[in-house]
Amino acid sequence: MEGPVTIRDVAARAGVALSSVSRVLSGHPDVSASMRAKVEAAAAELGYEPDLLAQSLRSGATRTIGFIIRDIANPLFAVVARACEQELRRNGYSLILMNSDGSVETESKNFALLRRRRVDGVIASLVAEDSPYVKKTILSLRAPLVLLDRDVKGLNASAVITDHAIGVKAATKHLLNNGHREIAFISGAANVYTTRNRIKGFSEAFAEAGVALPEKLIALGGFDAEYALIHARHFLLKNPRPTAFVAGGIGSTAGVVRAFNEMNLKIGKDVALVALDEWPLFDVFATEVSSVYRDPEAIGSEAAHLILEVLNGNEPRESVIDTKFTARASSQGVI
Amino acid sequence: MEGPVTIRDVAARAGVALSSVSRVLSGHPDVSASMRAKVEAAAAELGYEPDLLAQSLRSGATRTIGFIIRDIANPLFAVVARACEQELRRNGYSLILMNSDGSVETESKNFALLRRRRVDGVIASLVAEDSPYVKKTILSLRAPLVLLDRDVKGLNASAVITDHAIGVKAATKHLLNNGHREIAFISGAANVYTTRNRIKGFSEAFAEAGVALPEKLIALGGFDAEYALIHARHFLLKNPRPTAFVAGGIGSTAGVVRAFNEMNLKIGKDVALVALDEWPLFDVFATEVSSVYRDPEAIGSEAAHLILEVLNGNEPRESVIDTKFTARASSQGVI
DNA sequence: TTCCTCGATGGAATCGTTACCAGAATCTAA
DNA sequence: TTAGATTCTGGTAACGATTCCATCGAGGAA
Repeated sequence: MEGPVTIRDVAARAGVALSSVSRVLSGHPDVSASMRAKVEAAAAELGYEPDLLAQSLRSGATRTIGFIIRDIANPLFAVVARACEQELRRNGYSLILMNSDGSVETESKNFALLRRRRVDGVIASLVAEDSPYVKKTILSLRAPLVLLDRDVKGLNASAVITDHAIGVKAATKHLLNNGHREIAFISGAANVYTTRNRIKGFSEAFAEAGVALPEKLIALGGFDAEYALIHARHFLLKNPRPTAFVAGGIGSTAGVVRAFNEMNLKIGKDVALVALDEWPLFDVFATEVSSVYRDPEAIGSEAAHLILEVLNGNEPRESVIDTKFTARASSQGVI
Repeated sequence: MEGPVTIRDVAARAGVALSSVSRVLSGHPDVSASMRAKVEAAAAELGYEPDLLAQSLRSGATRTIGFIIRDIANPLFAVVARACEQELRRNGYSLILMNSDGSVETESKNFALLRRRRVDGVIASLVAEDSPYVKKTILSLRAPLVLLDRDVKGLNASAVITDHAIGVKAATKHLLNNGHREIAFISGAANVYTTRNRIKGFSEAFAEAGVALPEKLIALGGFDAEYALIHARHFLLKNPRPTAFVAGGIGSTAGVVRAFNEMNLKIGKDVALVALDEWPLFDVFATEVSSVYRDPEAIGSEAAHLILEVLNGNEPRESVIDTKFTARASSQGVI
C-alpha cells in the first residue's frame, strides 16, 4: 500500500458501490444493517480516514479559521491565540496562524492567501484601520470576520472590543490624585481603536480633574519597545521631567523601563509607572507595578464564540471585555 | 456574482477552453502570445484567484505545515512559532497551529487531524517520548516530521535539538565554585530529551567537582508553575535548606520564585537562582537573574529550514542549537 | 394476481483544478 | 506541392468525496 486509503478502496473491499460507502460513513439513514456492517468492517480493516481536502472541495466548507495578528510572540496575543485555538478545536475547526509583522502589505497578502485557502472565517487584529488595503481586502473575503480591538466602519464584522478607557481613566485619576501633573503617555499609533480608546480614558481623567492635558508628553507611534525607549528617553530629558509614565502595551512598557534603567531611575521612587496589560511572570518579577489588566483568555475564547455564532447563521455582533486598574507600589510615593 | 470566480468563468469570458486557461495561468511554455493576453485580461477583469483547495486535491500537496506544541502561550514557543511561520510563509507555506494542552491524547488527535488535512509536514514538540500513541501515530503520518528537542528512536524524522547540557553544566559548576552544595533542580518530566539533557549537564558538573549529586533535591515532573511551586516549597522546608535553585523552563521559574516570595527570600541574597530559558521583559525586570539562554528565533527558523529541506528531497537530519550561561547577581553572594 | 409504494442500492454528475491525448493549424524542407 | 515536424488548442479524465436520480426488489393493498 502506498497512498492513503480512499473511499474507492473501501468500496472494492466491501464489494459495494462508492455511493453506498459514502452513505454509511456519513450516517445517512436509508442504509440496511448488513450494508452498514460490511462497509464499517472494510473501512476499519483498511484504516480508512476521509480526506478533508476532498470533503472541503465538495462541501464548500474547510472547517478552518484564519488568525492574523501583528506578532504571535507578543505574550498577550499568544494567550489570545491559545484560548481561541482551544475553543475552535473543541468545535472541529483548525486555526491557520499568520503574523503580519506590523506591515499592512503583509497583512493584505495574508488575507488574500486565506481567501484562496477558502477558510470559513478570519479572526484578525489589524495593523491599521485606515490603510488603503483594509476595506477592499476584507470586503472581498466572503467569510465571517472577527476583529480584535479594532473599529472599521462599514464591514458587517463581529468584534471583541476591550474597554481600555475605564481602566486607563481610573489609573490616570489615581496618578492625578497622588499629585502627578507631568504624566507621559507612550503607546501605539492612533490609527487603531486600542490607542484611541486608551487616550480617551486618559483625557477624560484630566478633564474631570480640571487639569490641562500634557499634550507634549503624549507619544503615539508604535507598540514596539524601540519606539517607547526613544520617546521615554526624550521625555526624561525635559524640564520639568515627567513624574509618571503610562505605558501602552507590553512592548511599550519594556521600552519605557529600559529608559528608566539607563538613567538609573527607580520605579515607584524616582518615577511612577502604570503598565497597560500584564506579561508572563508579572506576578513574580513585577509585583510592584501598577497595571490596567484585561483577560486575554476571555478575549480569545470570545473571539472563537463570535465566529462560531456567525457560522451558525447568527448576525455579527460586538462583545466587550473590561479592564481593571490595580494600584501598586510603582505609582505611589514618588511625589 | 455570488460564488468566487473559477477557471471556468475565465474560460467563458476569454472564449477559450478550460485547459488553455490553466496552461496560461500556470506558466506553461506552449502558449501563444495572443492566447496569453486574452486569458490574462479575462482573469484580471474577473479578479480570478486559483482555489488552493482544488489545486491541492489535484496535486497532492497542500503547502501547509502542522505545528503541534504543548502551549503556544509559553513565551519561548511563541517566539519559535513566529520565526517558523515567517520562514515558512516566505516559502509559500501556511502554518496550522495546534496546542496539545499537555495531553498525549489531544496530541494524538491533533496528529490524526493534520493527517486528514493532508499537511505536507509537521513540526512538533511532543508531550512525551514514551507514550503508547507516539510511535504509531507518527509513523502513520506519511509526511516529513521535525521534532523540537525530542529524541524518539526509529522515526526517520528531523530534529532541532538544544544542547542544554553545556549551559546547565557551566551554571552548576559556577554554583559549586561559589560554595553551594545543596542545589535544588526543578524541571519537567524525564520522559523528554529536554529534561534528560539538562540533568546530564547538572550531574556532570557534580561528578567533575567530585561532589555527590543531591538526589533528594531533584524534582522532575512538570513544566508548569504549580508543580514547581509545590516542590520548591517542600525543598525550602528541609534542613539543611537548599542554598541554590536551578529552575528548568519559564513555568518552573515562575513557581520557584513564587515560593521564594511566599517565604520572603530575596533572590541573590537569601537564595541563589539560575533560570533555564529567558522570558519577555527579562532584560528589564529580571536583570539580576542568572540564566541559561537559547535563541528561540534560531530554533524556529531552523525547524522551518529542516522541513523545507526534506520537502525538497533531502534526507532528514538533526540540527543543534547551543546554550549560553550568564552569571548575574542572583547566583552570587548568597554564600 | 396486479398495481403501487417505499426502502435500498448503483451509476453518474459535480466541486475547481491539472495533465494527458488527439487533432488542427502553421511552418519547414525536399 | 506535399510529407513531416512543430506549435498550439480543445476535450476529457482524473484527484476523493457527496448527492441526486433512476432502478430494482420486496411488501402491502385492492
